[in-house]
Amino acid sequence: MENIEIARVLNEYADLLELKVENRFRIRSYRKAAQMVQGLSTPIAQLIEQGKDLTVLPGVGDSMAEHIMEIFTSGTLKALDGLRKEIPAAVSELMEIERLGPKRTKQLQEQLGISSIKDLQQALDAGKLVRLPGFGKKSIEKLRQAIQTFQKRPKRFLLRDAEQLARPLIEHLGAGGDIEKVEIAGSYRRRMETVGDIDILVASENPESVMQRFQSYSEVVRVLAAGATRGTIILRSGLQVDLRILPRRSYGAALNYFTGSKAHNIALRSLGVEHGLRINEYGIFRVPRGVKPADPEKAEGERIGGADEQDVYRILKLDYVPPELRDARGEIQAAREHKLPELIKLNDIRGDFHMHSKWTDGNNTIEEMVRACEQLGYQYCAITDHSQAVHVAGGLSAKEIMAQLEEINKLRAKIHNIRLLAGCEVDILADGSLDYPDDLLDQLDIVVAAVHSKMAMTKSQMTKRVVKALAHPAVKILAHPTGRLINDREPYAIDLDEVFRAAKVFGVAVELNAQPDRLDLNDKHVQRTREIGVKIAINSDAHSVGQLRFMSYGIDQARRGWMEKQQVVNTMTWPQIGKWLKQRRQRLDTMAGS
DNA sequence: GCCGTTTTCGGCCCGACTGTTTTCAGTCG
Repeated sequence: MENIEIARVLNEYADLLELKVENRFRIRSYRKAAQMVQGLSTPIAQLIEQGKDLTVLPGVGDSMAEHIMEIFTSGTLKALDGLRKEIPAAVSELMEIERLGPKRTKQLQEQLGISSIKDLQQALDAGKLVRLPGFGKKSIEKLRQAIQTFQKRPKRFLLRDAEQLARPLIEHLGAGGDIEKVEIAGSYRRRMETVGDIDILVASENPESVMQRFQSYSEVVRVLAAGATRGTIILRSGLQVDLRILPRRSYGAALNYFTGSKAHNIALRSLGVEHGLRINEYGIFRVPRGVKPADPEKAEGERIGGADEQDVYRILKLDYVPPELRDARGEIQAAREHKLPELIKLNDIRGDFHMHSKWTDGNNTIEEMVRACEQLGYQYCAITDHSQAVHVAGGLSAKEIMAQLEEINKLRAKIHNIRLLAGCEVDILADGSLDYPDDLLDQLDIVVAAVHSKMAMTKSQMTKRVVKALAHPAVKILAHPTGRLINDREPYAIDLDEVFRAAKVFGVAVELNAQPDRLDLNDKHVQRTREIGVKIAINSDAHSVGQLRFMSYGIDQARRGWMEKQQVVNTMTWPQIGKWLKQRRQRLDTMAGS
């Protein structure tokens, strides 16, 4: 049983407890535990098999540990099965509708027998809701709209798409003046692979004008809320955007609060309480405990920070936590003990080992790609077009790749500031063999191996197939190890732990493919590579000159996986890379000889 | 249900917006 499945059961239990309007702190415990389990890079199964005490995990006490054990052994919770009988499955779906929380959902179910969105629609059409206390004319109209919005709701947006939608809106806001500072916070700033909405933070002394301008953006199709300092709109694309406007002196505290994650915020504020501090989006205040200020800005107490985000961490005696780490995965403890990793940065990257040219499905010539890499300041790059099995991408026959090799050799005479490697993204066939004969592969500088077909194998078959390919002496990098396409294709079944261990033994690097819809490996996989100690390569897989810049999305996910540059092969200088390419061969020769 | 630099009980992050309940509950982030 995978961590994500355990988390799913805990979350479902929390959903149903919520509908029973249970103690909200009890519900939060289950959610917190679910989130913790989901963020764990080590499989729970492994901890249990090693006889580890689960209560050492944050947010897990005796009772939660028992629940997790029960889920692990039986696949479910008895208590959950009981609740499922009591509450129909479609009821929890109701809560996904804007404005419907646990209380109103419960009310609808108990008083009108509404237990699905369909029921709700019918009840609305029949005018039944009018009789309910708390449901006025406006509420009912908004509920109608909310159902429509829910039914048309898009999937989560790729980080890159969100960027492209947000940028013009930020420009629109900026053009109106009255803005001292503006930034996008939320999961966008934490660089999550997808975002559900956009959170914009503005420092301004004239919030009315900024809020006006926000609502007047030409892409707005609905205004959900527009208060004095806070507003929410829906864009034509379906993307929801929240705006928060605060004075400059609160900007840092607000940025911290609005960046999240929620769990990270709660942890920080709890820590604040321990220090006798109140932390909110307006600042950090020294406040006598138990005093509830009527006005957060005039809290009885002394303002001791908030203009800059660093204030929050400094005052709590924590090292600064980069946004990418703020997911309650141990970053606060690490910050307290000065053990945060020194995260890899984009300008640590010295080369790119995976890109395509016009020879297959790329848009640019080899020379154009190499020149662009040169412009990026790289010391080396590899052209890795597809091998013959990938017909749809125009994979190269053996003859064609030899011709390409010739072109590359000629090009080398013209190029002096960057090393050009002749490579190939060679297909791993169903039986684990490679798509070209060995004598051809031997002539290439670098071979990137990848699965592109027959993805519906069993987990053990796929794992065997990939591990066999890793053992081939020519292979240097395993590309997009799970094959997933975000919002489009699930990862194929594969035992990544086994793949990582094999890669480590054979001296192969595993790729973090930086295409915005791949990001494969993902952040949690990256964390696992750290634990296992296998090297990774962050590659753009660019199909055009412009896509070389996708590298930054790979860096984002590497940072989210706590990655430091020492473990990333393409941060090495050219001489080191030259050695790395040879090393692998020597290592295999030794293994063969022993 | 969890947890402890006020420790084994009694707290649990904190505030904005909306609609309708004339003083606040519900929802959201």
